[in-house]
Amino acid sequence: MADKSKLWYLENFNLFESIDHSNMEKLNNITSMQEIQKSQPIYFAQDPSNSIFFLKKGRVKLTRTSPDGKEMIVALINPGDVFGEMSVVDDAERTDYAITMDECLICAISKNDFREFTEKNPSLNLKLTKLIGFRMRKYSERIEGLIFKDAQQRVISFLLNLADEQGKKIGDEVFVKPFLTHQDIASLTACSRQTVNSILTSLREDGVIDFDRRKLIIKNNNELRKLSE
Amino acid sequence: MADKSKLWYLENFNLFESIDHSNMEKLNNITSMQEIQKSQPIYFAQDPSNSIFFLKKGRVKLTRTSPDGKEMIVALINPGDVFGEMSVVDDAERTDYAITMDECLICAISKNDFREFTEKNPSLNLKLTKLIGFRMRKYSERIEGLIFKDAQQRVISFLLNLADEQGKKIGDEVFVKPFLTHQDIASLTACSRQTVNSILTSLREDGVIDFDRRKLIIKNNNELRKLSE
DNA sequence: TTAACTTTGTCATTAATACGACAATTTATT
DNA sequence: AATAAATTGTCGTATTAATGACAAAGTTAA
Repeated sequence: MADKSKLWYLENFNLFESIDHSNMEKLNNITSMQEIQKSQPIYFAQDPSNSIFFLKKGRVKLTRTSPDGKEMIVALINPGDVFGEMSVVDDAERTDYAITMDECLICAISKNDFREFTEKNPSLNLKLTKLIGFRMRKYSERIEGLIFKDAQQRVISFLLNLADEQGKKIGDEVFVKPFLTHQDIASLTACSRQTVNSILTSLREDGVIDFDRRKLIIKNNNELRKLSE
Repeated sequence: MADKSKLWYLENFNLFESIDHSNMEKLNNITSMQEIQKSQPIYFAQDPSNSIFFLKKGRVKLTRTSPDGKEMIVALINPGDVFGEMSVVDDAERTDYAITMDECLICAISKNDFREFTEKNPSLNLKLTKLIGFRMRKYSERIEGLIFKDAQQRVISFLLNLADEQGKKIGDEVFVKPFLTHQDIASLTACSRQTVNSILTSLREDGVIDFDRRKLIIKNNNELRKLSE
């Protein structure tokens, strides 16, 4: 039962959509599934990068810390996302720190097993390259945002992004649940917690969004999009 | 003669170091070499990305412009560097604008020819992936710099980087020639031209660097490195 | 159900850096 | 050689957002 669900899960990563059933079973054999509690580390910076991960349930954040202790969130990982994939490309150690935000179900494949599997399933190479290309685009958007946008625009872009990836459309509002702490949003958008608070509050006053600790509602998508440009 | 130097040139890209001679000649046949004058565009944003380029001589900058006209420099390309390689990974249009900074000698390969060539020389795949991985690391360093470092630290990191890639060590000083305009450094480090000026000037007053329009001299590498952290 | 901790909301102060202006210098063009 | 254009150097002023402080609200654990 646990095994069956792991296989089901792997099949639902589009990274593997071109792999046939018998190969999927082989893949299933070289992966391990793990349940991890909330706020537990998955790996640390400087760890050797020898696995690639698939997140089934819960959320994970990848963070990086400055020499003087400031934290930036590199990425939020949601169910269905791959992470730690640079390990396959690159033998360098991890540069980020991965920690669960909720109780998570995570599937891990060792770098070497994955490489072997890839050799026998060369279609994966292209997929992996596309995945990396996708990450590149995300990074370059982030750089652009940091350079061209002010704090409000960055926070709004983040909200729109979050709504896009996580939101459920109900009527013409978009609901996102769970939401994040203001501190997390700050670490994602490179501004202070207080700045995030005042931006969110003023957007709420203007009626474009609504939120509390657990949810975000985007009430006027168009207006929000306009404010982010 | 022109042809012979093109082949020589291609052989000196480490991207191709594992390709044997007969294949190099095939590669040579599918590339075209072009001389381009100073300050001429190579491609524009939104162009279809259907070539990958190798720079033999001169410098190229890749830039991106914000909706309100601010320019950021995405990368400086130096002789021996590949650029436009995302075209092979990704069919999306170009997101940046490539322009020569000097008179340049540029070698171009069409995306399709390159892909065909790669199929027959699968060792290239890994090289390409490593190249993309390298770009990723550059990008993530940049993001980190933008978030964790102040203007002075970013400018200094840039200088150290430039010295590392372009500098010639003479005694215990490092010479970089040609240098860049303050505006270009500003577009690379996400600050204003005036800020760059005042940072450079104060570093010169402190005796850690010296510079004029055409050259940069790093006089105290250790001190500079210390200031960038 | 109380106590400890985390998160949110708000404010006043401070710091970093952008911006506009303009002269001086250097480089490019005619 | 003369003129135009680009680059550098230096101001003062304006703006954005960080920081520190603290109370209020909410959450978790004893």
